[in-house]
Amino acid sequence: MSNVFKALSDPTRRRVLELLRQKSMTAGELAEHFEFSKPTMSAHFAVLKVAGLVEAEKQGKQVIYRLKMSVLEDALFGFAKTFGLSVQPEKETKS
Amino acid sequence: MSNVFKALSDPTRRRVLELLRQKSMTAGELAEHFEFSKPTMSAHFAVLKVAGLVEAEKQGKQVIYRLKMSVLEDALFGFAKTFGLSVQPEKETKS
DNA sequence: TAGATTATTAGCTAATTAACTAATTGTTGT
DNA sequence: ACAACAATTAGTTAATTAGCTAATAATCTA
Repeated sequence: MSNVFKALSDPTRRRVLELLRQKSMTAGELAEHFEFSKPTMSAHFAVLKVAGLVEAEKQGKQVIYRLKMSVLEDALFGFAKTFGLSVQPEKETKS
Repeated sequence: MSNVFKALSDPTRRRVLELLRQKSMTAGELAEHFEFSKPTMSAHFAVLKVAGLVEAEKQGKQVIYRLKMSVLEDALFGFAKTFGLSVQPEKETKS
């Protein structure tokens, strides 16, 4: 739980999660969206991985990162429940 | 937003919020629930205050802390929305 | 006014964080 | 085998964090 909130406490990492929500991406592809050095971004990815919020799959020389939505959901849910709040998938909006 | 998640990333502070959810309390009353020194607890309160999650009211020599539930709710909501999740007050359970 | 009480501030330490550059690892293509 | 590429690790730095004790501030009460 602490690891999840720690991970979410940095805006860069929150943005990474948002990007991954759109689609899974390689480390390099993700890094292109930011001005930080690649090693710095790699460290951010590691924090997200420790928190369980993303998973990494090596494909050739690249590493594909995927958002683990259920972990994010469960973490928010578990915390929110303590405060009498519920977290649920939003109702669909018409496209 | 970062300040809120930063505040929530520490288990002691999360516990403080839970306690305040039951009822508002003075700094000393809160501190009794923990083994840390009072200055350490005071620092935790300050972090929560900066995040806007609690408010402090001085009453005589004591300081009463109150949970600002709406701030917590809005922060979770704002974040969750980005990921297609909704946060709402839970349905009442029968007492 | 002096003492007791409540809480915070000051000042310290050890550990962690977020950033960088340089070096390394692992994989692909020639 | 070697060069190029993708990503991470190593090593450094400055800033922040979470804990402590001691000191201070503010308020009450005898």
